[in-house]
Amino acid sequence: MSTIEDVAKLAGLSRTTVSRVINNHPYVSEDKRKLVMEAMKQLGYVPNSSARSLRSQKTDVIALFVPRIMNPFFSQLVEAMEISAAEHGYQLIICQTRYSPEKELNYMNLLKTKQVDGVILASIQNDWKVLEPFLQYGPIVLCNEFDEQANVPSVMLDQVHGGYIATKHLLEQGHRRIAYCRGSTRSNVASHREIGFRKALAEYGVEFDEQYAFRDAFHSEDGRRVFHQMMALPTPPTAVFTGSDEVAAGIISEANKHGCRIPEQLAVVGFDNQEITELIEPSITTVHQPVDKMAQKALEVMIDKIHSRKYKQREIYEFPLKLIVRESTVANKLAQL
Amino acid sequence: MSTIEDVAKLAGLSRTTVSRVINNHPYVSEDKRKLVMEAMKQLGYVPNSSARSLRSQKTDVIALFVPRIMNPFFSQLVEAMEISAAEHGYQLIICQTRYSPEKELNYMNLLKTKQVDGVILASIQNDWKVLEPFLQYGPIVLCNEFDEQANVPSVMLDQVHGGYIATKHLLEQGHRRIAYCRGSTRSNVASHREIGFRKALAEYGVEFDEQYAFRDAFHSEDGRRVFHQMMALPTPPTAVFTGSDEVAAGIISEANKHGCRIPEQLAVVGFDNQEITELIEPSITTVHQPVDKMAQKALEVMIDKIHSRKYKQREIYEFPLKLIVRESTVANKLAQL
DNA sequence: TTCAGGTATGAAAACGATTTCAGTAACCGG
DNA sequence: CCGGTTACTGAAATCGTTTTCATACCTGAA
Repeated sequence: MSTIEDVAKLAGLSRTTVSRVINNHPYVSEDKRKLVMEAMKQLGYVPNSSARSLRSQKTDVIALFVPRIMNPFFSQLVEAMEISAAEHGYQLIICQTRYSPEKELNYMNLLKTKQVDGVILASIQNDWKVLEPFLQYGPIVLCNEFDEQANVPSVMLDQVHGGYIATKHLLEQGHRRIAYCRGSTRSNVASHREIGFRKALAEYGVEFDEQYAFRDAFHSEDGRRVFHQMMALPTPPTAVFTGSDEVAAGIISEANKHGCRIPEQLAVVGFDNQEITELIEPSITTVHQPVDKMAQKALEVMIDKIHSRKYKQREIYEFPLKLIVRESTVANKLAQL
Repeated sequence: MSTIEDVAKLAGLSRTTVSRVINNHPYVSEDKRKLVMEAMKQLGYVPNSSARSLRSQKTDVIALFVPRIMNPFFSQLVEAMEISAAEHGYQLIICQTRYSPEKELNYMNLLKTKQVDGVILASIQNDWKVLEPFLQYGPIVLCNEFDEQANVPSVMLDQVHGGYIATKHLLEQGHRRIAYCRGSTRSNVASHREIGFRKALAEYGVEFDEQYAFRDAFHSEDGRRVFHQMMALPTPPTAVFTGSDEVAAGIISEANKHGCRIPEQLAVVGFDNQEITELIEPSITTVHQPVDKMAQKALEVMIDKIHSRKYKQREIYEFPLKLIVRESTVANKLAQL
């Protein structure tokens, strides 16, 4: 492995000049630049990144925290984030907290040890009070998350509106007994959606009914379970709002199996606009989230913070959500085909 | 930010002793160790990882190359790999080649610049000849990939057998006109499956028919297209083998839409055993791949190579695949419910 | 002619750890 | 009492860059 010293020797120049060439500094004559380039090529020289990081106090690496990757929403987020990072010359380290506060806290040390220039939290497992002290070591940006206490930038989607438009759609279809179905992380993404859900109900003068609320639904299997729980109720709901397409798909799949007609007997609305919404029969009405845009913005904000070094400032960037109507809520949509 | 020097001063000892404590070296008296620990805690000291890497020539970071994360197979691989990495004290940098040889080559510089200790390739876009020179900078391990030329460890699945058992299953169901459907990357995962496919056909005395071969199917949309292409043939196939559950799902979804009964009119077998196989109606017969085991093994092999420093050795670790029969190939499975 | 300022280069310090080397004290068997 | 381990500690070298500082030349304006 050749070092900058080797290059300097071969070119008959000093380390300093070689460094200047590498970093595109001004004040290097064209002929010396050529000499250096030639020497670098001849030796197959590439600067050692540890040495670089040590001296310049930056790593060009960003850590992205997600609960888990398999969740399609987070897959999409990671994919988009990695692309943006690459475009800006950054590498991405993936940290799966698996919903564990301890794991999250442990990964936070990446910031303290200066292994990364910043941390993007697409999931929060600890109280902000616990996380805040890490701000002295580098920037933290929230992505798809929000915390009342957090004095850092937050790039998010308008989840209140998302819950609202989805629910309003069901109300417009004439439904009044609408079940509510979400996961139960400490994240307030779900809580925001619930606010929108309640707001829509209120507008139509419908009361929120706790017996229709299911707050432990994450996966398709949970959807199947919830389907049976709903149907076992004295007066089952005629529609259900879910926090993810997977749960919606689980409900629909189970309904199909048991001869419950969707949407006539039960209208279902999902969330995320994942591929599954168009593969299952009937296709799923859902809320589209501009994940790519959000990821891109979060990364840009992060880079900005890395450079400006002013981390402790609250900024909110919000993107709109869009309802996508498919067959799982509108009967005649099926007939159209 | 406090350094090891600060800790040493506060403890009234030398940097060397502090370093010994950090790295659990022997020959440190119990009382000095206590002093150091106390000083570290008091200062909130954490060693700087760039400095560490520079001196000790290791980063405890591994790069994982995948074409893209959104593909559920690779999501699963990344998830499993990250978990294993964390368990072994390693970080994972994600590199999406997006099927581009240039991007792959570019990411390879992570090895050259010593930003990572090793590279795990879950996808190969360049000729091995192009990749091989990087071996002088660190270990490369193939995961789910295989290359005749490559003189490095390869952790893989028995794709020949996978193609074989899936096809044999269709043949046993009485099918003789079996379509073959795969993606067209340069990866030989697909080619191996094709070998298995042909082997099964040969055993039953059925000839491979090129008109039934579709080699450009990656996503569910492609599945839809292929469905129509198949049905437009003079004598359409009665069964189809696909290289992924998504493609299978696309075919089934489109078949459902057009009143083509699965499996009576067309039997479909997928690959990967993704969640979708149980959500769609009819559920999809598929081939289960032990992705987690493979990821874990690949990581262990990588760590072993990092330590042993003998990279240029061919080793093959192979895991078996398993057929999972569901409704998309066996009619009476439906009746059982 | 002088002086300010832009251009070009290199010597040496700095980044923050680990590793090598050398030295001292304690212990133990002969 | 001596020679040889074993236990413990620290000074200094080292990893490979970037950055600071010093120096020198050249140009053009006063």
